[in-house]
Order: sequence, then structure tokens, then C-alpha cells
Amino acid sequence: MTAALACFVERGFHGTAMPQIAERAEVAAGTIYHYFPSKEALVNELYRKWKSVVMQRVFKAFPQGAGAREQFRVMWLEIIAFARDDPDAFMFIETHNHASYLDQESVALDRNLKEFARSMLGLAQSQGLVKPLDPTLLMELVFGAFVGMMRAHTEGRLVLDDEVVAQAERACWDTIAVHPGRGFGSGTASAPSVA
Amino acid sequence: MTAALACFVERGFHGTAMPQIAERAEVAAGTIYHYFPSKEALVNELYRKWKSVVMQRVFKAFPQGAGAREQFRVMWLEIIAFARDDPDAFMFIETHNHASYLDQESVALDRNLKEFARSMLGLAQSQGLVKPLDPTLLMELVFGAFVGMMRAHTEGRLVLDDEVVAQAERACWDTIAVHPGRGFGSGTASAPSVA
Amino acid sequence: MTAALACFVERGFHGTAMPQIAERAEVAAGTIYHYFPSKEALVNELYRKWKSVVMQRVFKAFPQGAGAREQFRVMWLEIIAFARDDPDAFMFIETHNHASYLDQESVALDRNLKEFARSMLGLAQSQGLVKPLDPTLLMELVFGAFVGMMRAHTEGRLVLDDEVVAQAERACWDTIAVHPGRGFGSGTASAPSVA
Amino acid sequence: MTAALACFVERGFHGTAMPQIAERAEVAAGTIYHYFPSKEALVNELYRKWKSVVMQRVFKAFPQGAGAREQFRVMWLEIIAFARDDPDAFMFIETHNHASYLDQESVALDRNLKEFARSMLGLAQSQGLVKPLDPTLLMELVFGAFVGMMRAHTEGRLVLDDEVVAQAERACWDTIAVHPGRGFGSGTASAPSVA
DNA sequence: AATGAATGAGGCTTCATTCAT
DNA sequence: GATGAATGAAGCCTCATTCAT
Repeated sequence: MTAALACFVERGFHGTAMPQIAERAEVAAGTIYHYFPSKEALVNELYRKWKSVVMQRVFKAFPQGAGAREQFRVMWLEIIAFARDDPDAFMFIETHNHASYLDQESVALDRNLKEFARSMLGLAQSQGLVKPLDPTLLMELVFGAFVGMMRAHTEGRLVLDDEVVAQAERACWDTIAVHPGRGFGSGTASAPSVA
Repeated sequence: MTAALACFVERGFHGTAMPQIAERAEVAAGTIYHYFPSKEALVNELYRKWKSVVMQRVFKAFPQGAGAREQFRVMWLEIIAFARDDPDAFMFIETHNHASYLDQESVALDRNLKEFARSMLGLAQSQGLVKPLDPTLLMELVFGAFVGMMRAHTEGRLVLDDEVVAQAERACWDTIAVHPGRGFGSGTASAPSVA
Repeated sequence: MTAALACFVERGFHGTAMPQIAERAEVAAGTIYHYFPSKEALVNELYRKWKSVVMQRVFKAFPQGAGAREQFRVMWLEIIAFARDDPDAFMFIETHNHASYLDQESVALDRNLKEFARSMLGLAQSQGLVKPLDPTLLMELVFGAFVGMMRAHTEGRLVLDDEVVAQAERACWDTIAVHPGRGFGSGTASAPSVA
Repeated sequence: MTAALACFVERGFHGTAMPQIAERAEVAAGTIYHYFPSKEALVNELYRKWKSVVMQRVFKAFPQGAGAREQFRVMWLEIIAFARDDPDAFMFIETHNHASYLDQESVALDRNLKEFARSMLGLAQSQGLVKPLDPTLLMELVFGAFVGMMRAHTEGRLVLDDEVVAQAERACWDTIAVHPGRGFGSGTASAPSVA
């Protein structure tokens, strides 16, 4: 019953009643409990499922040997592809405050992708391609920009055709890239991210 | 009792019970109803109040005659100042899916600030300082990056001192700025955003 | 599936779910409904089955021609034998408040054994062997004592070997028996029990 | 809302719905939860309350210096007085299988009264007044007889006036007493009650 | 005959809201 | 104005029962 996803996206976890989910799935309310022991278990399973899907798509598409610019582009396009294929799933896992009902296992999953992105950034920084700032900062900026764009798209404020996507990708690369004639080329050490 | 804010930030609108708010405010549950006719009225008032505060801070701080780069910097720093002064308020108005309980008046408010930012971007584009892309896209990218950074900060994944803030601001300017030797200087028409 | 008995003993009728019974019986939930039209029908059948078993054992073992003392002893030992052979069955039919779900037929069965015991007591009273009190009172005292003893045994508070059983039987006979030198031999009329 | 007692007595714990209790108490269902956090907490509180009442009545009435026969009589009459004053309470605490929902604290309370009765019996045995059997056995026999009598009374099968009560008391004393000319006077050691 | 997924009424509990004090 | 007990609708979940396989 992953069409429970739609409800959670629309009204949030606490704003969604199990009967609503059941109605949307065209089953009886009790039926859901044959597959999920509780509402919380249901969100967590949903969350883990889609988080895994993104991660596997990204890991699979990631061009190991390519340059940082290409790696960035591929990751970006892959995530966009996912967000277009399953817009609800993307909105659900990225734009909700899950803190109050996700279990530890789900939270742990969340860290993996960001860990990966951070390490990629670190490598690019050592090559002088990316600004020598805290990789966490860079990653959050880019990911935040991405989410903002997708949210605007979902809410109908922005049309996302291939050209716009390509433009956005270049703009986000600019966010983290070292530009000729700017002070970042000197290899300043990045600050540590967390106390 | 704007300490209801804290509850909404932590657990969301539907996840927060009126008695919880009352307890946090150290008043009786009934007392809230002397000031707000309903829970929905309370969120809406909260939302409008803080949305107005940001807007007034930004409008007040905005340097009319200055260049686009300076205007961008000031807006950015002003919003950061707000987000630091009232972190809950910022998180509340920017990172929650309010769609299901905000009334029309609140929704309308939301558009004003973005309208303003978009027009500023348009002006900067005509001066050749900002990439000639759909202003909506640029704005959502920057604002999304901003929110992503703040969220990472709130969740303890990122330390935000003045230097980091300044670095982030420069990176976000790079997101939208035209860079020498790049193809954007040629005045390519931006795609229109959605109606 | 008379292993439903175990569930009813442990958690009571309302506290037992049909799936629990099915699981214990290692069949599917639906299977039970091939043999019993409803949960109520199942309890009633269980109840009647075991009530009949006790009665038949007692009637069969009862020594018609023997003296009252011997008759008492045999009945007592027979019921103890039953309670030891089928402890769950005994606990089920004697220590549960069945009022809310037993049908009339089941309730009627309950009276038969007590009727029989009462008539036996009446005879013994006429011989001056048993206290000339309301036979209902005497019977309830003895039966209550019996149940109390069995419950203590089931709950692990009392070890019941043959010697203890024999001792208890003698003690219960003392409960109803006329003792030399006591005032009961004078033939005081017993109070009538209730209509 | 100790009129929840009536419901539990009539239909048992699992057979009683909170709304039924509420209706009987003439309050709304939600109101109960201002006073008890859950249905289980409610039963436990009920159980503890009434168990304490019996114990305090018995301890208060107990004639310390008197002989065993008098002590027995007083205890018996006191419990009868309680059972007559609050028949539902007596039925509730003595004739229900509480095992599945009582908490440890409640279970512990249960042991106190029986502990007391057992020690009293032990003393009387050392004086040669009571049969030298396992005190647990004797106590369970007498208490079981008592409960059986009360249950018959509650179910309308037995009228309990003062005379009947006095007769029953004497009969139960016979259950445990040593009778002249019987083999118990020799001071045979009692068997231990539990492995 | 046996299965077990599906059903939906009903149970326990929460919570927005009211109102007597 | 403030309180907090009371309300009852609504939410999560269970479970007796059905039915297609």
C-alpha cells in the first residue's frame, strides 16, 4: 500500500488518518494491519524503501572514474530523474519533518547518502575544483537548492523541462565550484563542520 | 502564546495537542481559547505574524540604491539574522507543509516576499549581473540552499559562525551570478515560469 | 478444538481472540468456523461437554447402596480425579463467570449435579449424619472449599498429593458432619433455601 | 467512578467496554481518562482499593488476645460484614481471574491477608485446636467455602440471614478444628505447602 | 475440508473545544 | 480573565467473521 505515500505527502503523518489511507488504497481499514503492525511501522517502511531506492539509483549511476564535474552532473541528473519518476516519494523523504516518528534504523539510512556526497566533495576539493569550505555546508546548500526547486515544481510554481534542469545543474555547480580569478583557488583549508 | 511555536516546530501542527501548548505556556487549556477561536486560527496567526516579521525586516534593511551584489548580500544576511534570532519561527514558516491548514490570507502573504525577490532578480538580470534564467528558478535555488543550510544547523550537523555565513552567502551568489568567461553573458532569454 | 479451553482458562472468554485459539490449535482461523458457527457456540459446547463429563463420572462412580460417609468420599475423590485429569477443564467450568455468554441450555446443565448432591445430603441429614442445615448451604460450602483448594493447587500455592487429598476430604466431611457432643444431633429444622 | 465495579463484576474485565462504564457512571467516555490513565490502571486501582479495605477491616477487628475459636469467629464475621456491605466489591476481588491484567503491586497485596490468616492458623495448631495439616490447605478450604457461600447468595440460590451465617461459621470451624475422638489430637506435623 | 486475506464494527484512547466556577 | 473538568467525535487498532482459492 505505497499509495499511503500520497496521503503523507499531502497532509503529513499526523494529519493522515489510517482510514483515509485505506480509502485511497480501496481496501478496508483493517487490511492495512495485515501488512504493517502500526501506522509508525508503515511510515518507517515507506521511508526506508524510498530512501534505499534513491541511494541505489545514485550509487549505480555514479561514474567512478570520471572527473568531479561529471560526477556532480550525473548525481544531480539521477536524483532529478528519481524525483520526476516518483515525485511523491521524493517529496515525502525530503520535505517532511520526520523526527518525531522515524525509528533509529530509518535515521541511520538518511546519513549514508550524505556521507557519500560529502566524501565525493572532499576529493574534488583536493583537486582544487570545489571551494575549500566545509563539505557539509556545500552539500546542504546544493541539496537544499535542489529540494527548493523540486518543491516549487511540485507546487506548480515552476516548469521543469530538460533545459531548465540543465540550467539549474550548472547553477548549482557554480555554488560549489572554484571560479577563476576568485580567492578560493589558493587551497584554504575548510573549517570542520560540527563541534 | 507564541510558545506554541515550539510545539509546532517539534511535532508539526497535527502532531501537537492544544493541552501540550497550554502546558508549555503554563496556562490552562481553556485560556488559549480566550485569545484564539480555534487551533487553526492559532497557526494562521502565528504564521502571519512571523511571515510579516521577516518581510518587514527584509524591506527595512533593503538598500534601494545599492548594486545587485550588495542588495543580495544584505537580504541574505538579514534573513540569516532573523533565522538566528528566532530559529523556531524560521523553521516553522519555512520547513513545514502548511498546505492543509493555512487559510487563503496566509497563503497570499507567502507570495509577497518571493515576488519581491523575483523582481530584484529581474533588475539584476537586465544589468547582466545575474544569469538570464527563469527568476523563479534562481530564487528557489537560493532560498532552498538557505533553508537547507539552516536546517542542517538546527539539526546540529553544521556550525554557523559569521565566517561560514559569509562563505555560504558568496557561494549562493555564485549560484545566480554571471561568471566571466561563461556563456551566460550573451543575453539568452530566460524561460518564462509558470502562469 | 478443545485446546481453546486453555485460552479461555488463561485469559477468559472475552480476553481470548479466535486467532489465538486457532494458532494454539495450529489451524487457520477460518477452520474453526467449519466446526463451530460462532465463538459463543464454541464456549457453550466446551462448557456442556465438560460439565457432562464430570456428571457422568460422578454418577457412574456413585455407590448407591453405601453409607453417606462413603458416598461423600467417593464423590469427592471422583471430582478430584477429574480435576487432576483435566485441570483446565475443571478450572474453566468452575472458576469463571460465565453468566454473560452461556445460553440457557448450558445454565440448566449446571443445576443437575448440584441437585443431585443436594438430594444426597438430604438423605444423610435424615439419618442424622449430616448437620440439619439448609442443604444448599452445606453443598456450597463443600464445593467452594473444593474449588478453593484446586485453585490454590493450580496457582502453585499448594501441593496436592494423595495424602493431602485424603486430609482435605476428611476436613470437608467435618464441615457437614454431625459431631458427637455437639448441638446438631437434636434435629433442629434446617432453614429452607431460596425458591 | 467505582461504579465501574458493577460492570466488571457482571461481565468481567475484558467483557466490559469503557463506554459501558461511562454510561453507568453517567459521564462521557473521555471523562474516565481524567482520573485513570487506562482501563488497566482502573482495574488495578479498584482491586487495590477494595483489597485494602478488607484487610484493614480484618486487622482492625482482630482480637489479639482472644482464643483461636474467637479469633476465627471474628475474622469470619468481619469478612461477611464486608461482603454484605459491598457485595460487588467482594465478588470482584474474590471471584475473578485477574491474572492477566493485574500488576505486580496488586498481586503482592493479595498475599498479605492470606499470610496473616496462615500465621493465625499456625498458632492455633500449636495449641492443638486446629488440625495439624498444611495451613495453606486449611486456609484455602475455609476461604473457598466462604466464597462459595457468598457466590450462591449473590446468585440468589441462598438466603443469608444472621442465623445461616452463624451456622456456616460453625461448620467452617469444624472444617479446620480438631474434634475429640479423632486422630488429629496427636500433634502430627503438617506437611509443607509448596515445593 | 482448510486456508488466511479481507472486512468493518467496535474497543480503547486522545484531543479540540466548551462551560460552570 | 483564568481555570480545568467534562464532552464526544474521531483516531488507531483488534478481532469475530466471511469467502475466494
